[in-house]
Amino acid sequence: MSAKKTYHHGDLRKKLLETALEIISEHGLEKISMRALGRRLGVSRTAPYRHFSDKSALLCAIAEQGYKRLTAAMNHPSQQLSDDPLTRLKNTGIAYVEFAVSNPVHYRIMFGNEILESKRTPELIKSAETTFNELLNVVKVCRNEGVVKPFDPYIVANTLWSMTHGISTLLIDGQIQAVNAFKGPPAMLQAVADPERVDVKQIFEHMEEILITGLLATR
Amino acid sequence: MSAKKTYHHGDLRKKLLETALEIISEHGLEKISMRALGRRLGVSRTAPYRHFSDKSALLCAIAEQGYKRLTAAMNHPSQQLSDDPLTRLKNTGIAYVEFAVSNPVHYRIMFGNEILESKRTPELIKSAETTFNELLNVVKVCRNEGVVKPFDPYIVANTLWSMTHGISTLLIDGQIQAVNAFKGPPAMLQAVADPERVDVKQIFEHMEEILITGLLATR
DNA sequence: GGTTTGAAATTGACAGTGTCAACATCAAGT
DNA sequence: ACTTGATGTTGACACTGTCAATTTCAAACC
Repeated sequence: MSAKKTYHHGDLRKKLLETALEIISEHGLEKISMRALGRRLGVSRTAPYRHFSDKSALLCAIAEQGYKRLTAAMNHPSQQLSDDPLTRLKNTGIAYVEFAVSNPVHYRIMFGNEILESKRTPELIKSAETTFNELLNVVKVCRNEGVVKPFDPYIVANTLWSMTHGISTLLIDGQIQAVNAFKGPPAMLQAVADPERVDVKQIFEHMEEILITGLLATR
Repeated sequence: MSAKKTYHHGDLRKKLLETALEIISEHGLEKISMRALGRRLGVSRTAPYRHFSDKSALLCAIAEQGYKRLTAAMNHPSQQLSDDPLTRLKNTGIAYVEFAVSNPVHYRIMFGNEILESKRTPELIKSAETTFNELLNVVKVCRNEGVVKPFDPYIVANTLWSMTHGISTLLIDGQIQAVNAFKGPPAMLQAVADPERVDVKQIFEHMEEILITGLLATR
């Protein structure tokens, strides 16, 4: 089974990604290091460089993985069950925020400042585009079926994305306290006690009401 | 005038903040270091520690400064000219995004992952709360004057904040290309050529239309 | 005046980092 | 059997945050 002492590791690349996520989950995003990575895997400090040219390349790979999982979550079979396009749009949004809240490490790497703009991998860029297109398609269906005003789909998609991304980052970074924020005075800059239990659906019920039906009283 | 060679610097704290922003603007957020800071100011490597207990404390101070400036921008006299509360709300949003786009360094520190949740300064927390209250008040006025549906002001404020923050980060990080995003296929993950020239007002015209009047076609 | 005192700045040290260059190992294809 | 190319290793360099022990010096007190 485990002939662990071979010179060549065998599946180091996969292990590196796994272990990187472990370390970040345990000690935070700023504590990850190529050396610590090798150390925990019982491998030399520069071994990771055989699989990722850079620390940035490693983070890009994680981000790429994140986009792929996010895309998968957004068009998960359970989202497609309803034949009401508006419900599908809503479910897509819920899936997005739920992904962010339950995969904060991935999400932070995907949208954080750790990966410099200039160092983004082509594969990463492609994955991100695929994710956006997923949203765009749902919006287009809504428009084509006439359940949504005839705005430009790109504008609508970007608006929805901005809000969804905004609420995601604010929740993850604990700059909004989910329960309080929607029931009373917000505890800004204070951690979500248990991010897993954030009731994303409830938040969406509220936001949806505002966004979909409009904020304006006069009509 | 400049008795530069004194042992005691005099106003090192202020200079540290200025120089930190300089370095970050020039070489990026990840390149800032306490040592480089001292070096550029012609002072020893640990001198900055006399004024900031931590690297984190330095970043907190910058973030705090950012929140104060943001608050000031949001209730700038020119915003208050209109007596239509809805216009004021809109102008507040525009001021927010314009601050973010023209002060990306501050904004990234304010909302990035560099400052650990547990290391946030009390002063920082207070400044952030003040900023949020600024928005909340504008929303409350809108509600009280009946120009907005009787939603919970906290929910409305958080919704608006999410969207505004979302568009801000996406613009700053170049994950949305302002012009393209609102005129054609988005160039995701691609830098805004000239962040200064992003037409925030135009973006807001579009988003406002969706958010305020509602997305839904059927009525 | 002179003396004390405490903030501000310094040097030395330690453990940690990213990354390069030179080298070792080894499975697979000729 | 021999070459080769991918994978892993060791040594080295220039950095980093931060601590402890130390120096400097301006202002406050006698």
